[in-house]
Amino acid sequence: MTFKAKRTYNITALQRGLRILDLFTQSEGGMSASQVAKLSGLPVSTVHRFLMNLESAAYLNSNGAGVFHLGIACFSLGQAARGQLDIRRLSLPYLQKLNTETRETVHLTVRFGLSAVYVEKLDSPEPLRIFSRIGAGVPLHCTGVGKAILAYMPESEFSKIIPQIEFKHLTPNSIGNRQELQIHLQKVRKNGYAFDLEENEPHVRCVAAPIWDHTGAVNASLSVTGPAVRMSLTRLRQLAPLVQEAGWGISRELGYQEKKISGRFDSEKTRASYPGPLTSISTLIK
Amino acid sequence: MTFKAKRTYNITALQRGLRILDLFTQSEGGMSASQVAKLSGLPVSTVHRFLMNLESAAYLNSNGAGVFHLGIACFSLGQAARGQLDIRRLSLPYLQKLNTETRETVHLTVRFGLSAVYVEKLDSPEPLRIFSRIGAGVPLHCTGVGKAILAYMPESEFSKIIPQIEFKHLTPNSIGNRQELQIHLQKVRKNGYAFDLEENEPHVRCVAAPIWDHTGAVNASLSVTGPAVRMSLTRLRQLAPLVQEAGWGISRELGYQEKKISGRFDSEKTRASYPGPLTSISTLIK
DNA sequence: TCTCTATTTTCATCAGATGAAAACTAATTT
DNA sequence: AAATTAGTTTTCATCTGATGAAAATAGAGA
Repeated sequence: MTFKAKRTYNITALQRGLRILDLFTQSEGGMSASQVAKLSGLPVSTVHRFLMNLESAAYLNSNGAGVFHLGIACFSLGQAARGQLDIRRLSLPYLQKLNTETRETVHLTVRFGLSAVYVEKLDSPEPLRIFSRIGAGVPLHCTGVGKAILAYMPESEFSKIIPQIEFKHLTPNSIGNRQELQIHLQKVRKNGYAFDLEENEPHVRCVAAPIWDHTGAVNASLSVTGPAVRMSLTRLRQLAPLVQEAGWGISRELGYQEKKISGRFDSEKTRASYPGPLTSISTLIK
Repeated sequence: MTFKAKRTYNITALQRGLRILDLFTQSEGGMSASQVAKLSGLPVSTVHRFLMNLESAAYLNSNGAGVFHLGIACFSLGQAARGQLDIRRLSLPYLQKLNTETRETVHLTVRFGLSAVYVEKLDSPEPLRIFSRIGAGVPLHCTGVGKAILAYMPESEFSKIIPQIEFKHLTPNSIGNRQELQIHLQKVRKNGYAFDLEENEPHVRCVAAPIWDHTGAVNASLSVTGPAVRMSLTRLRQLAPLVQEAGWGISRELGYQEKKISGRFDSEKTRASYPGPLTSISTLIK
């Protein structure tokens, strides 16, 4: 298979600028020009020029002495985005129903790179609750919402991502390597939903289900999450179909054509990436 | 006065990309390539290239048929920014104190272009409350928080901004033209705080005070806001010093050197703009 | 079918992004 | 006080790669 020099519309300067912004996302305490240069591999003078541009657009602001932070423009943009994410708006009734039926915390997530980002959250009415923050991102490979997304990812995409995943033992139950993950994902595809049995956080368990968009790709998921003491395997199994059905409902709202809506995947196209030669993910399942 | 070709580090492609994102901020329902082209004055092919780039970076996502929305990357970026705005963190204790002392809604805003963006908000404990949304922007010229910022803006900046302001009569009390605004701002500078007497919203009044940053510029402000029925002029005058003092306290936290912290302005430098020939704002006051 | 409108692609041109190196600044050591 | 070091800021000659007119393609009505 020769790599056809794939058509791109790359605008280097823009992409660099956005990548620099992303770097700031990670660093809590802000960064100086030289730190950004080190992280990005770009020459300082170039980085400096970018920082000045981003600052004058209010995407960054400087703390006086060479240290930069994300600025008000980012905040404002984010707020506008929150209002525009139609998946959030369309999902709300489903999430609310799920929340009252289960009396547990309900999450809606969207994939962003290697993370699933919490886009909406409805708290459990119970006094013992799960902590989570809207906007925060959790790793794809060790959470229910993440596995629900990974399980239905086209193989081309999946194989691009897998080498970047760092398998860390966050809890005794964490998935430790690629093989284990594959087994988990097979199970998810078979069932149509994903469990997280204290793999990411001790004492926290959840059931998650995928959400298909209009192209048939899975870039979002939802979950019911609770403390392990309330979430026996039996209860999780009871909850699963509710979560799954909500996922189907939301998918339908997003315009997904349910030719064969079942536990099995059938998505073939990626959403926001230029089409490459896609092998069916079925080669993965074998 | 000749316009010295001012030194810039402009990266056209980046700035265009960011401007396009800003356009999306305005449009609730998303936009197509041609719409963006019309608004931005750029050729469609160029816009198209930008949209593809922004989409593949997840800053935009397309609705299937050529309509684009702000994407998950914006949301995620905004959330990170919220955590990094140190003015928010530093202000919180002051805002809380103000909130319990006054039992009214307290707002913290940061300037962004022609708007003041709500960055933090503490609700009134009273049953009759003001509606406002964190992240929303309100015009500078017809709100207390906005006038508090405008009043202390260096003249060079002010004169750049003033022609862009649209004076609309939102309420019978709205400031209707530039002259009126100037009189208001003079009063703000004299008092050190700004009133909003139902100028933006009927039945809503507030007192606001400026916040100075480490460079001595005013790019933020805070206010106590409430329904007109609870906010007599007498009460507003009583609240003013509390708000003002909170403003001073926050300014100190931000590193402002209070050489002469008083109702009067003394800032001379702009924050995030390249230095031009700055005339003292005092020419404005006369 | 044809017409009209919007999107997508191509490609020759040259604006303008680039980064090495120099200049500058500030803090630290000798 | 001079030298050293580590950072930031500026310059500028080079040539990449952004640009946008125009062509091709797709889609929606008539």
